[in-house]
Amino acid sequence: MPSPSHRALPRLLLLRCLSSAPRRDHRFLLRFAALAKELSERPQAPPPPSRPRSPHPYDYNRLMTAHAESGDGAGADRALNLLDEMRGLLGRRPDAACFTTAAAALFSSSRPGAALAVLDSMASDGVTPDAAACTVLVGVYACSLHQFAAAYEVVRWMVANGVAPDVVTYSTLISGLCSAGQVAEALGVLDLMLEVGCHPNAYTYTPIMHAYCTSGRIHEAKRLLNTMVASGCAPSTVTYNVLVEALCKVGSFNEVEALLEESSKKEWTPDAITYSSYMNGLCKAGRIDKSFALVDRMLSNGLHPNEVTLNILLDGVCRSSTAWTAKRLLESSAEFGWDANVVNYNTVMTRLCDERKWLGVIKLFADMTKKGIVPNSWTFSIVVHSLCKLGKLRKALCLLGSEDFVATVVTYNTLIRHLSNTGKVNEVFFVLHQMIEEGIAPTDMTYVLVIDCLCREKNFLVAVSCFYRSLEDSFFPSAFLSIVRGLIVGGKLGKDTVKA
DNA sequence: ATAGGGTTAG
Repeated sequence: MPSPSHRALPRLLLLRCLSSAPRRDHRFLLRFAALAKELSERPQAPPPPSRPRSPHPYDYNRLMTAHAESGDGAGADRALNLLDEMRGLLGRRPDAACFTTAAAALFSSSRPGAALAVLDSMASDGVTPDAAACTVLVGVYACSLHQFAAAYEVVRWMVANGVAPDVVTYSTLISGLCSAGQVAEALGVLDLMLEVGCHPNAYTYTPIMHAYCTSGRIHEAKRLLNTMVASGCAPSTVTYNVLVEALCKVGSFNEVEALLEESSKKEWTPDAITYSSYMNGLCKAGRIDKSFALVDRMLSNGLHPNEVTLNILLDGVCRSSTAWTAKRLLESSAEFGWDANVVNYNTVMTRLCDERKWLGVIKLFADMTKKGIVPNSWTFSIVVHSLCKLGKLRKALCLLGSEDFVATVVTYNTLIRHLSNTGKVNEVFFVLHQMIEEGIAPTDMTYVLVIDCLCREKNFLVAVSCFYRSLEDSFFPSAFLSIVRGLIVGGKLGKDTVKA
């Protein structure tokens, strides 16, 4: 017997481990053998061993889609994290669909820069974009950034590289053009589609109808609806909703009723948004009773009123009655199975502000946080405003410094306005600096508030430097007007001073 | 991969 060489050592170790292990159950081995036999005799059916050990890009994509559908920006972040995870896996590179899903999630949560970065990384990973990926790119350029030259460039690239633009690509382009008010140009794209034999659908026509409606051209919208029906393209519920909203805005409630009554004949089904738009129109026209009556009609049609519906009613109650009545409706909404959300609270708090019931705002704010409803930046702006009005500036600043506070430019403008009104010039300038440090871009209103305040306090030098600072962001005519007016009123733009 | 409804500062 050969002496154990060092190559045999591991085997010896293994044997020693086995001998020290508890004795194996013999019956277990028999059962195992039987199972193995059964498996080997089975018809060579399922070929799933082709499934890779680490998740396939398809699985990742499904997971990313699920995250993206959860709506908020956090979903887009989770999709992005998954994409990065995949890119770190050897041999399991994300495919075009994965990049597209992540980019689309970022696009729809208003993060065009991040979406572009994802599509860039797709290119640098050597993944060839397909029509879907290119369409997201078109969407980013056309819908988010309104950079139409770049959007057209993408379409040209598609044509040149054999990735044919389809109805989704063209509809996306049309949607972007319409949202920028370029309806004529959008109609040009529609013509182009027809020329190249790409059939438009409801997604193509609806944005154009929407653009017509928002610019008060309802007649054109109706004519386009007729055109699409005549060309064999079925309008969707969304298409009709666009029309319903426009008719409500001009008070043509009879026409809305007619549309609803004909809906079954015309093969479309009104949904919660149809009724919400109708109810909103009625509330804004002061017909709150009729609006409430529509809740019953919704329910009898199997439609459940949602937070938006509730908000429309709350706003209606505020306008036709008092914020206090709305507050009672809000508080009893849970009994009707209505889950109030942050916007509902914001609506009532805003109206309490209108009625100068600052303490009521603070109480309602306390109520909502107690109920576990997470305040958003709108809530905080309203609360900061109310605290300022109550003379609790320190509390407002305290809130601003707290961790879960999401300040926006509106919050800062609110604070600056209050500091300016109470003559706290140093603080005004301090807050302006703080918001810039936080990466929140001041608006023209911010600069107007600060410049007016500084000029009133005869601090012209700092006012001018503030105007120069505004030029780093953009040229704001209103800020320019403020500084010129301030200098004139302060006697600093007379002939003598200009010479000096 | 594309279209529609609700709320802020004075």
